[in-house]
Amino acid sequence: MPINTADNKDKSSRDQRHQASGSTLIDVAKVAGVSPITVSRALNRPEVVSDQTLEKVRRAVAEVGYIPNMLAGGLASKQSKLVAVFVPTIAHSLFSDMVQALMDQLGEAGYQSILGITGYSVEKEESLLGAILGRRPDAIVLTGTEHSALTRQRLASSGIPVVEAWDLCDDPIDILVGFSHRAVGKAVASHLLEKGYRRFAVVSVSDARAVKRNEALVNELNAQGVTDVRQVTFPAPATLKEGREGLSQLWSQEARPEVIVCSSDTIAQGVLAEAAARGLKIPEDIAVMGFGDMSSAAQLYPALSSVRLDGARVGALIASALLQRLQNRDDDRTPVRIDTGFELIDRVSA
Amino acid sequence: MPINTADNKDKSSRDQRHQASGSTLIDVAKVAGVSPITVSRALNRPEVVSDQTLEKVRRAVAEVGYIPNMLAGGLASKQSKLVAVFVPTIAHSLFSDMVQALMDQLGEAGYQSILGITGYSVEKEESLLGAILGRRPDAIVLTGTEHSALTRQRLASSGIPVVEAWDLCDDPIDILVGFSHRAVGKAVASHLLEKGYRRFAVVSVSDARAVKRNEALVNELNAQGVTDVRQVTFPAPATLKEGREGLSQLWSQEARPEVIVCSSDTIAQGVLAEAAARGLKIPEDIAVMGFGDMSSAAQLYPALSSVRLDGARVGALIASALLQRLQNRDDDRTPVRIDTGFELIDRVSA
DNA sequence: CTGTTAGCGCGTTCAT
DNA sequence: ATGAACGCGCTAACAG
Repeated sequence: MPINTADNKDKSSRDQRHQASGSTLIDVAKVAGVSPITVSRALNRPEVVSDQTLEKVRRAVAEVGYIPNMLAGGLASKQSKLVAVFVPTIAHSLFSDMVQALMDQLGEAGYQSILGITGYSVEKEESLLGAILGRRPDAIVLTGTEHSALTRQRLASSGIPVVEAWDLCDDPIDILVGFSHRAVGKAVASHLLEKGYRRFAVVSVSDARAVKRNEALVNELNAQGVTDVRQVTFPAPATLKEGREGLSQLWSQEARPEVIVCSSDTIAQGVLAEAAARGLKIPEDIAVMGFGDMSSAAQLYPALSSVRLDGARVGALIASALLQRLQNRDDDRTPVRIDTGFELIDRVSA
Repeated sequence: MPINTADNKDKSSRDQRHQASGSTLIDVAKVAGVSPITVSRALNRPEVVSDQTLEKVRRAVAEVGYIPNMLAGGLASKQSKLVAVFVPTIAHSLFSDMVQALMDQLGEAGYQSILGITGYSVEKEESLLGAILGRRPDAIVLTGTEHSALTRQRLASSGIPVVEAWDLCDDPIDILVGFSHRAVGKAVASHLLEKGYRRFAVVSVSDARAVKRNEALVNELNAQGVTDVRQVTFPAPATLKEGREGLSQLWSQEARPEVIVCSSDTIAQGVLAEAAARGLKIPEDIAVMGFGDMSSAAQLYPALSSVRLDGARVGALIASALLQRLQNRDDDRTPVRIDTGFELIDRVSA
């Protein structure tokens, strides 16, 4: 209960709280001696405001510590400047790299991101989408091309740009940025056959994209006369444990494989750990084909083979495709389909 | 260009678009045959609405595919249901685990999170905060206790709950959830001295909290008569490269250490990788003290020592502290200070 | 280049 | 238990 409560009509009235969340556009306008809309324009489209008033507004903004209310702004303009990003997890460097790169690029363009972690579940994706759609994001980035019917319907009726990442398909919702998992499977098969391997095994998670790769791998192997590929599959998400367990299972059987194809970097690291524990040499005793980001494992196992993916690059590609769509005034529904490709390497180097 | 464009005045008019982003509370109200405010209540406080109307509203919501506009809701209620979370990176399992756990728990309580990745920079933190404050988050979670003056000022004037995580200090902004890094440094020193080590080295990033630990470590060592602790420091964020380089530098000098204290799990893994490359045995040739989440490295090196931290647990603790504050109608500014503690372990097991 | 008017979609009063 | 009026803070559309 301050005593000095009487109205202070001095023009400066520097007694006021200067609360960030307290001051509005109108406060700024009063201090600057212009109308509210002019302040709005000075902030959002400086080029259409004279330098004089621009300066006055700048000063006023600083003086009252004004922070624009994006809820109000978004409501009025129907532009939330928000992008929703859905990934299965951020515990894999592939996805965390992608998320960081994506957020970074979008951030520079004035967009913020809101993350949805789906845990490889389309149900979780659906429920998260329901919640996040309430924020009226300007765009949505999804992982994979498998989604629930409701998800697809909501996405369609939302009318905003949608990116499906990390896979390719024939009936994308909108923008597609990924690579062919079947091509990966086939390439891995050919590559390893060429190196002379004949006894194959797969340790995999049951993730949809991993399944695609495995199928293509086995198909190609079969086509080349190699049958009887042993597969050990675990429910996603995988940890090192699954990799260790996978190798253990394979090793306890009679016909031991010469090479193990792993569905993820984490699985591969588990396999490598178990191999180390058993004193197995890579690749003499057992060759390992990793997938994703094997850079750290490669420090320990120079002879590691891998399908190398660059999460940060994918994030950057998504960002640029999205921004182009977002910034194009014309509502061009130009179909976008980017094949990010993949690298097949024998000697992974950091 | 559908032919049936003529106005369909039938009460059902099931021809309409049913656009998620198109339908509003009013549309739902019309279909349900109640007033807009009743729909609002049915959605937000079902307990004050009769079961009959509740059911009518439910049906109407489903029929038009209504998704509440949280921008409008937030503007009117001054509750964004948003929590801003700032971390240096999500490429470390410590932080990604924390973020996932935190988002999860907050999500169950109806809060969504918006992530800010600061890259260990208070400047970046400041600029991100400026942008995110515009969304009027209901709470903010920060990493560490070092912030720019402007950040502090904005935080204070925003008047919302603020959590500082991963550290303790004497003048917290608001809620504090962390542990004493000096205590860690001292404990590590005592522990290793007790095990008989005398020649110490440190490989570290220049992160503020790491510096605290190093200082405390060296102080304690000095106090116990161990001087001349060699330190190799790199700018954050660290990768495996820094760890490898660290060991290389230390090994090229004459007085080689018996034990290396690492400032992060990533650094430690780099050191271990370089040790492996040089054929050094852990801990016979060189003992390693890790920090953070060494669970995967421990698969390869059972004799690894480590300060173990549980990111998911920290995330959960933050969430519950925050939710308590957020849900308490009374504006209790009860100071909260949680010491999460840490574990010092010799044999890290997955 | 600047101002005026009129909402954006919802929740908070109050009333009934 | 339900409804009517008003305003949250901002920007779109027109003016001038």
